[in-house]
Amino acid sequence: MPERRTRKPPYTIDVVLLTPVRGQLAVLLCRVPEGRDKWTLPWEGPRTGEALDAAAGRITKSVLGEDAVWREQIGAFGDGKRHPSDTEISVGFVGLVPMGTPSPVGGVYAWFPIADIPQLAPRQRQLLDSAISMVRTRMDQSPVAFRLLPQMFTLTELQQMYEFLLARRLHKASFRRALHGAWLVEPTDEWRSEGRGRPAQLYRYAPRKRRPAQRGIRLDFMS
Amino acid sequence: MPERRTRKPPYTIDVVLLTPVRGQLAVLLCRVPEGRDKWTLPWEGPRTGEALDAAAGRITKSVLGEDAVWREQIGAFGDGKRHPSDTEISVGFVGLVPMGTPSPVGGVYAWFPIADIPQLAPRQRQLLDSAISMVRTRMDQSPVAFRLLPQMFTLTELQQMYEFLLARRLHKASFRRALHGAWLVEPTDEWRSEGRGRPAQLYRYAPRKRRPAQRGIRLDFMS
DNA sequence: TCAATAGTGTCTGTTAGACATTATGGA
DNA sequence: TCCATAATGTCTAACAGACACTATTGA
Repeated sequence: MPERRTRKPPYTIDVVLLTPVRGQLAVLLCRVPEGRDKWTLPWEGPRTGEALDAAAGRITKSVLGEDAVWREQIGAFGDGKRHPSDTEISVGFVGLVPMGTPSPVGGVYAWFPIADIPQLAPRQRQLLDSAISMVRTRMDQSPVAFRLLPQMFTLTELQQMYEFLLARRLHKASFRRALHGAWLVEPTDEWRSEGRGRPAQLYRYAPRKRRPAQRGIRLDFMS
Repeated sequence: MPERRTRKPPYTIDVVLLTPVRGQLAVLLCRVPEGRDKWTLPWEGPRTGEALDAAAGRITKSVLGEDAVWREQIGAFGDGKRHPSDTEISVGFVGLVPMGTPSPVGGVYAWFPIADIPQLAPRQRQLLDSAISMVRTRMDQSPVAFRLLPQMFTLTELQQMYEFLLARRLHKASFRRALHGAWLVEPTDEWRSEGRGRPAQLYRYAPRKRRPAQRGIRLDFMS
C-alpha cells in the first residue's frame, strides 16, 4: 500500500486505523518492504480530483478490504518532521474499526497495541498520538465507543469501552441512566451468557432524535 | 500578503482571524489586487523548514502587525474546491484577536461581520465556516471567550461573549458561580462605570491550577 | 427620587454517585 | 446450595436555574 510512485506527491494522506484488541486500543501498521522490522502507517499520495476524505476511505479499503465505520480528519502535519514519503506535509485521518474485524492476512499488516508501538517516522508518531487523543476527546460528541464495538453488544461491554477510553472507572447505575436518557441504544431479544453470572441482554446502537440537551456552561480548561 | 510568487506552492496556509466588532464576530479579509471588490482570507505558501503553526503566526503578524492571542489548526481543505492559489490543498488556522485591536490601515484589509461575508473562493468559504464552528465548539476546552476580550473586562462582558458565541442566554448567578468555581479570573481594583447603573469591577484572566473536574459522561450526540 | 445595572443569597428541581437489593444463571 | 454477574431502586450531595434582594451609580 505505501506503493512507491515514481514522482514524489505534493503531500500524503495517512490513516490511523484503530480497533480494540484484548481490551486495548490497537493501530494497524504496515511493514516497510525495504526495512527488516520497520513499520509505517498506511499512507498514499492524493489522486487528482479526489476529496481528502474519499482518499482516506480508499486507503482504508485497500488495506482492510472494507471501509472504517467512522472517520475524521485529524489535521495537517509537517513541522519539519520526517516522513517516509519525503513530502513536506501529511494529512492525517483516524478511522475506527469494530472489535473482532479479522486482520488482513499476509504478514504485511499487523495490529499493534498502542502501549507497544514500534519505531515510526516522527511525523507519523505525532499523527498517531493526535489520533488517539482525538478519539478520547470526541467520545462525548461522537459515537466513538459504539463504533469500536460489534453491532450487538452488552451494556457492560459498552461501559468497559468507555472506561478504557476515558481511563477511569464509571458508575454502573449512572452510566445506564445516562444511556437510557440519551436514547442511543435499543435492546434486542438476544442474551449472552458469559461464564458464571446472569446472562446479559444484547443491545444495538440505534440513536433516536431528541432535543439537544440544555446543559450549563463548561469551563473545563486551565490555560 | 497574498503576494503572488512566481512558482505555485505545494499547498497554502490560510488564516481566519476573528475578533468581536459591535457584538458580532468579524473576520479579517484582504482585498484581491486585481479584482474590483473581491476578497480573500490571508494566505501564503510555506517556507522551507518552517512549522505550520509558525507560518500561521508569521502571516498574522504580516497582516496585523502582531500575532493572535490564541491559535489552532482547523485542518486541511481541498476536495476539489477552488482557491486563489490554485493549489490542491490548504491548511487552515483560526486565530483570535482581542476586541478593540485597531484595524490595519490602508484599505487593503477590513473586518467583515460573519453574517455579511462577501463572496469568497469556495475552499476559503468552507474554511471560514469550519473556523467559526471550531471556535464555538472549543469554548469549553479553551479560553476562547477570554481571548476575544481585552486584558481587563467586566463579568457582564464575559457573559455576553459566552452568550453570543453559544447563541443562547445564560443565567447570571449560575454563570458567576461556575466562573468562581473554575478559578479562571481574578478581580482587579479597577471599576468601570457605563451609563446609569452601578459600576462593574474589572477582572483579568488568571487561571489557577486545580484538579480536573470529575464530571459524568456526556452523550451529546445523535448520530 | 427613580431607573438601571452590578452583585449575591436562598430555594428548588435535576442529576451523578454511593449503596443496597433483586434477578438469574453456572459451578 | 453458593457464587458471580446483570439489572434496578433508593438515598444523598452537588449543582443549575429561578427568584428575590441588596448595592451603587446616573438622570
